[in-house]
Amino acid sequence: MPKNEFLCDCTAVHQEAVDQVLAQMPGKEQLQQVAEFYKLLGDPTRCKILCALLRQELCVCDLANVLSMTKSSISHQLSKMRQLGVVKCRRAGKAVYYSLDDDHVEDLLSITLQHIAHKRKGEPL
Amino acid sequence: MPKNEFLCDCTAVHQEAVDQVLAQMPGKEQLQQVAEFYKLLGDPTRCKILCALLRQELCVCDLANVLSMTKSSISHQLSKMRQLGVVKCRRAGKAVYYSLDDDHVEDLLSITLQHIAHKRKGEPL
DNA sequence: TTGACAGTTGAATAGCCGTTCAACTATAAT
DNA sequence: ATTATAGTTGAACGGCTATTCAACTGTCAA
Repeated sequence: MPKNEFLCDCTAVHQEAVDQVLAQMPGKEQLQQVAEFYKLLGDPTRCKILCALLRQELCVCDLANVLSMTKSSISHQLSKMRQLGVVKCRRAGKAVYYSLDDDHVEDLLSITLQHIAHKRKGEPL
Repeated sequence: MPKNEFLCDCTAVHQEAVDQVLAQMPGKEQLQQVAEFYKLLGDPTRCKILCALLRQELCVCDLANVLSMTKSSISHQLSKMRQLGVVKCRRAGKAVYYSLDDDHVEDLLSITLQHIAHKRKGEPL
């Protein structure tokens, strides 16, 4: 007797499969964190910022120039990325330099670019 | 003479660095697609669906049971994921079975889980 | 101390998006 | 044909969030 019958009004459920999947699913917290991390990368502005920081550290003004956006907007996004530990910053005089604080980001981006290229071939739409 | 001076009212820009970064940045389309892909994974519901489909195909009702959500909601999300080529489906009788349509997804998820674990150690907050 | 510039921050706005709801299609069984 | 279940779809609602704006802090130079 499934608990969520009120939500899923279907009787032809493969209960075995459901149980198996439920047993092997990552924990709730872990899933939340994974989604949160992807959400961070799932914004064009933040994506560009990460790409820009791949090779060298940059100050907020540099980033604003690269992205053609205001310092304020960039700063807001950098703040979020710093909160999740994706970037770090150091102050030097009046400038604040940001750089990547995550070894995995580069790997993730490269895998994703491969993925995009692969999909382009397979489904040229 | 930078074009976007009106956006970034700063004079202390490292023009060399900006030029270098701009030269090595991925194309606009590519970046858009990368962000779009991450945005797809950046939702708890879709994240759970992907995790559920890692080992075996499941019908919409199965997924609804696993996630404790309505069929409609699941179906909407599956539609988006199918549009981006992340999942595929086959019909068998009344049921429609969904499965992963992307070899990279599993790699990405595992890397991200590692990332989360790593960050947990480094910054136990 | 004063002025200029780099950067941050909080509030407000506006657009995006996940869920809900209701109506619909598709398949199978009686 | 009729009924029941699986699944889809479009519209609408509500919450989330990226950007804007304005005011602020921090640092350096004169």
